[in-house]
Amino acid sequence: MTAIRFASWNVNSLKVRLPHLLQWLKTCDDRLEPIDLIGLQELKMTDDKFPIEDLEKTGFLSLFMGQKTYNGVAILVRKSALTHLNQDQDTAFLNIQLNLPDFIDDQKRLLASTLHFKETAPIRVICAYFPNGQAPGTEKFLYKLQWLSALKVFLVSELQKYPRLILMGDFNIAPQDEDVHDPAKWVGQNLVSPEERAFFKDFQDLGLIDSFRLFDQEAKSFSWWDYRMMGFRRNAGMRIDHVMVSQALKEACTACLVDKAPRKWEQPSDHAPVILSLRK
DNA sequence: ATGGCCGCGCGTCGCGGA
Repeated sequence: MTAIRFASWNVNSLKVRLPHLLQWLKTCDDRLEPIDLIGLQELKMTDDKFPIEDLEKTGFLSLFMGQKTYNGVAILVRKSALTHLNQDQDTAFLNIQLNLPDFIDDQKRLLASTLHFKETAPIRVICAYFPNGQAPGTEKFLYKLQWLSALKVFLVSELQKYPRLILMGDFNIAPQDEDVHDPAKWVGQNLVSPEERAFFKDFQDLGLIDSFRLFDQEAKSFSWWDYRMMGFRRNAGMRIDHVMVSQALKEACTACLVDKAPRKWEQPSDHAPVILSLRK
């Protein structure tokens, strides 16, 4: 095994989407491009409902933090991808961080942990479900900006401690106009506002790289399509799910893509998974 | 056509999502 594959997927209810998740992981296995770690967002379930055993049977250990109805995040890691010393629940997920430090929040949106994969130095993974924000000027938008601000502070200290770092998740930010199906219509709106994009730029200035843009991509590549208005069929989408890597991991990146296949399945999530491949 | 779709909850509509 010479590569590690990381994925990020907003499943929009893990209860509804568990069959898709398992099916998708199997599809990747069959393709001989197995996923080694997947960050999930919008579990929309309490921890007692989390399908630990189904995932264990599939070969994954889980770190999760859920809540009723909204939010909820998880990191799943393929047991066999970890060093032998780190293949138990207690040793797989090291230095766990639940939510942002110094930011009081009832909403379960962020998990961080250090993983010891075979034949490579430890990697810090942050999986986050960024606030949606609703619309500029609203209270929810203000919360989004405050959350982003706290995330920025957190990232500075994380990068100091863990130079090999991956930040993945549903950012709810489309960083550039090319990440929006109809940029003219969206000017100044939620997901593309200058304030939100400034934070994305700040993360880049900290040394984080939008791995998707390290590679040639088709024009109009998106990761989310509205259920309404036949969004997917018209490819009226946005690229708001991202996998960012620190400078130390940049050279190891070999591919980043959005897998649109599960978005075509029966009763899909409105998001598609993003996959980053890393050379060891 | 400024709205169409989903998932959730103690629900039969309202809210949140993006």
